[in-house]
Amino acid sequence: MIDLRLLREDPETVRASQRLRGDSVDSVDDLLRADEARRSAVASFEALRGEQKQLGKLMPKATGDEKTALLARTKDLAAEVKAAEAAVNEAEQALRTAQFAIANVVQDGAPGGGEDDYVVLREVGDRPVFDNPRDHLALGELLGAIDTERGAKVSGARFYYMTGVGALLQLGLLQMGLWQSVEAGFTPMIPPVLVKPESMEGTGFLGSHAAEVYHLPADDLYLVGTSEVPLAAYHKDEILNLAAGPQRYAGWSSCFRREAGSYGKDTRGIIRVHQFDKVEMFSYCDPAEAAEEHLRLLAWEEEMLGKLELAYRVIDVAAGDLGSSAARKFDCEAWLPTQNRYMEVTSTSNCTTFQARRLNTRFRDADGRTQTAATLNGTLATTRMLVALLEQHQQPDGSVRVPKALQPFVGGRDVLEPAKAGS
RNA sequence: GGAGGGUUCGCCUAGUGGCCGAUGGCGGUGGUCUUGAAAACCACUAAGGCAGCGAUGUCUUCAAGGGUUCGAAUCCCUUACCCUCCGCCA
Repeated sequence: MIDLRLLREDPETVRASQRLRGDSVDSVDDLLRADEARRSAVASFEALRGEQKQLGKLMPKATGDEKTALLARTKDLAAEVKAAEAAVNEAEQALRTAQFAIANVVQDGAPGGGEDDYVVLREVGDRPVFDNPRDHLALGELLGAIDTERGAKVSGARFYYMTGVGALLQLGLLQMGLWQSVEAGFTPMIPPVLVKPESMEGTGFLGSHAAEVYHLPADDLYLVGTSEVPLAAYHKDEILNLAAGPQRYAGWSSCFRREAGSYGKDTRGIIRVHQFDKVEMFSYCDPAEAAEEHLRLLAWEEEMLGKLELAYRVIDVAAGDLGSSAARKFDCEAWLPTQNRYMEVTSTSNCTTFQARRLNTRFRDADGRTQTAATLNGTLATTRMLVALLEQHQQPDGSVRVPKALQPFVGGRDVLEPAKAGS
């Protein structure tokens, strides 16, 4: 939800942002009009309501003719107040609709354009070269780590079992991420993965993402696609104390995505699935500090990828591909040898005050005033990283090397060997 | 699933139609006192919208929505959530 004060004071910035995203510029003017309309509706309601209260005070003392006259006037007034109130509600509704039509103002420096207009900030690590690389699924099956066939049998396409060392590997990876965050001062969290409509809505996932979200109609609950949802809603309607700096959470959860509209894309293996696990960083901070905090989240993501000894690159996502809440987004993409391409493994967004405004999450600034907080999120560890891990660390015999930092989290194993017999 | 009880300003609590934006306590902040602290005492102590350079003014908010009334925290209806008991299942 966009800041109306900014809009009034500097509509041109908002227009420029809309242009950069390839979104409608007219909707900025629609919002300006709706804002004006609401304010005038409120003013007339308040004038009437004020009069009503004044006259109401006289009532108990009034007697006789005086009282009769007063009653006549207040009776009319009651109807007028009611009509004015209805007008305010209507204007507020219209304002909200217009407000939701505008995405967050893009941060200075973010590239314009759409999905393919990202800017590569850096490439890190040496991309491994193989003669005949096995893809992650072939490796996973060889190791007895991934079973997509039975996943499909039991639950359908895009479901899978992590088996044996696969299960250990996934848990180890997530734990490694979680511990890194704990050492950095994050509060680890295991949030609910079923949330109420208002929580889903508040975090902005029922907008353009609505088709992506699983809904349980019997209970009117939603399955979260990321723990960003319960972590963002955690402090809904609260005033935080951020005097000591950003408040950071690391949420471990399963994530559920319908993957509607992605038919035929990444159908092999576990790259694009309906359910996976993730440790997500989430930070509440002073908006003045948000851009810096964003770089810190990115640095933590890169620290993880470094410890996993993965070759990756960092991209600055273009405005048109940001999603409505983000003002800036950096993705880390790991190299996928068998596909000769990079694949997104982490994504960190600076939502500035956009998300927190809708959720009414504020903090008290140095002057003691309440201000909307900024929220940021970023991926620390996720099932999908295993895809890159298996492929990049594979050896000719089908075994997979375990990076040193991960070894303590998988029972000290340094190499995962192919299973003796298939089953 | 059945039967009751509840939801008030950070927490607890008073409040059964106008004097209630709302009592009191706790907590918090500032001050007096003290070598320092504690105690005691005093003061302040919700959020938001709008107007104004500002002091300030004004309106909204007593779970949410609707109704009764000139006037609602207070009366009526609906919904949500919480609690207790019973049943059922782990």
